[in-house]
Amino acid sequence: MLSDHPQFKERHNRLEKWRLSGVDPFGQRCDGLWSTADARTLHTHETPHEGTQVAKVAGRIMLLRDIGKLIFITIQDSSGRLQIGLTKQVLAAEWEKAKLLELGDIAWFEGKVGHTNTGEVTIWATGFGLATKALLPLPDKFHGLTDTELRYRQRYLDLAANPEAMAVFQARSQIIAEIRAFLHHRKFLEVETPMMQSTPGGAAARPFLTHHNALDIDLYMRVSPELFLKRLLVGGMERVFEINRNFRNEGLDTRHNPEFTMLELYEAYSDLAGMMELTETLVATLAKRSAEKSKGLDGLVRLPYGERQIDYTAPFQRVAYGELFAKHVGVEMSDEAAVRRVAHGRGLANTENKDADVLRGELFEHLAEPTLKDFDRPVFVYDYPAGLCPLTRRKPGDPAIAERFELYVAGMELANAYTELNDPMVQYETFSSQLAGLAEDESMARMDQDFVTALCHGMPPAGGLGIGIDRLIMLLTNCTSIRDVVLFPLLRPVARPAADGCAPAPTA
RNA sequence: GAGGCCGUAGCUCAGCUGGUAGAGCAACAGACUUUUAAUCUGUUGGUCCUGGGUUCGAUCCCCAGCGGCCUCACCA
Repeated sequence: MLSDHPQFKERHNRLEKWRLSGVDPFGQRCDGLWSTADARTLHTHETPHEGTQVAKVAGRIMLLRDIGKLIFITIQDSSGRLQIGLTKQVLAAEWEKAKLLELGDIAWFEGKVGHTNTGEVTIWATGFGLATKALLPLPDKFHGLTDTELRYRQRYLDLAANPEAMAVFQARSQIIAEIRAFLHHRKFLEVETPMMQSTPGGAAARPFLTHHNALDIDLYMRVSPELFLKRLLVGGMERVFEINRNFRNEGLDTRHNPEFTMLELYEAYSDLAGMMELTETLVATLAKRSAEKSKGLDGLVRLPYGERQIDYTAPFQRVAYGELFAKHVGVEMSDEAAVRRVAHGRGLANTENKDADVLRGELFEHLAEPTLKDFDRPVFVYDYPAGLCPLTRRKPGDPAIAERFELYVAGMELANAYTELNDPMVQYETFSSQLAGLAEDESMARMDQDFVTALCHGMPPAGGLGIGIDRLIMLLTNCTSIRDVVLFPLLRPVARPAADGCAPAPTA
């Protein structure tokens, strides 16, 4: 069964009528089309009612007002909406077909761009045709689609019926294009590295497992491209970046989707400070462009996010990890005995056997990190406990501290950067030793011998940076759920067919 | 994993102390040559998420399940 929708049969009858009148209801190539936005520019103050210049447009029929011998149709394409006027007088022999058009159909129209008595820019159709017959109706023409589950499961309906949804994904595409342009301008090379890896490395996260039949080997979906991008530094690609998916087998919430898009980049001869400059410039530039688009608040780089406003004016705030730690945990981070005492007092599990840096991390996450959402500006947190960052260079003169920062915006981890570790002996050591108190899948202790070999050949000193693209889009488009910026977020599959889908959902 | 909220016509939503359901849009039939969510007349359309329970009687109360949203937990 194609569809059990109550209106399917009626629409299918309409399709047969198109066939009987000699029209292929699923159309063909259509040349010489204008976007509705461009067609609209053919209308000026001097344009007479009936119009002067001809345009041909195509789109989905969103509104239809049949007034007898006159029909007004509002079509929508990716540039917006435009009204079409069809009259029996002009279309004469075609009039029976015009009466067959209905909401949701995709059609083209040709005619002069004029306007109506009320001034609405209108193409007065001298010709038209069905491009594709819609056999199912669109959601409510005024309210759109509000059911969040249907919006995610049938995103095409969300895009067709909710202009705000379309705008978010158009913005997403533009922002990513701007990021690429920014990095190309800085002489970065875009690359693609394996998403299926036999040793999942570069991040402490649980991977998805898959299998290759011909080789009969298990492979992991990557949790990070890091170890491959660094191999490229060894090979002489001095500035590389990749914008692509990472896969982490974790829970889902408003900030996490199991597959998410990450910008990861490495710059030879740079370091943490270089990454901070790059991050700040990039994020502030993107925010400024978004602010200009949305409002034009001359110079002020301020964007709404949920109930609040975030000020992206550079320079961003900077605060040391240890400073936040002392303020919110109440003891100096370097005082291991005090750290253990507080951790024990806080009731953290297994405090005796855990590495002190693991305890520092847990205390920070519980007491300091939550306060980061109170900042109304982006804030760089820098100088992390070394034990938490095994792929990171130690701070000169202070081996307890790793050269790492995270950028927090509205309490979200947006970016993460390091002065990269390029000492193969230290790397070998950190791969070999698992931090006490960490489960294996939470640690980075997965030996990657080939990577160590690569480091032995010499990797230039470098800065590395990761930016969560989905979260960046959330901030720039004021979406508080990651599902609103990912076209097809992961949802639990439903066994029954989709509410008004054409075919039953697969059962396997 | 824990808690809160939600699931009613194709879509958007009402539904009183518990008495087997309504509106707008869409659809169908008709009128209409300047509408703007067109308007006007008439009509069709329901497994009230699913399964139990309480009750003379359940959309409503209770329990379990399914799905979604939010908060927390988890999370380089």
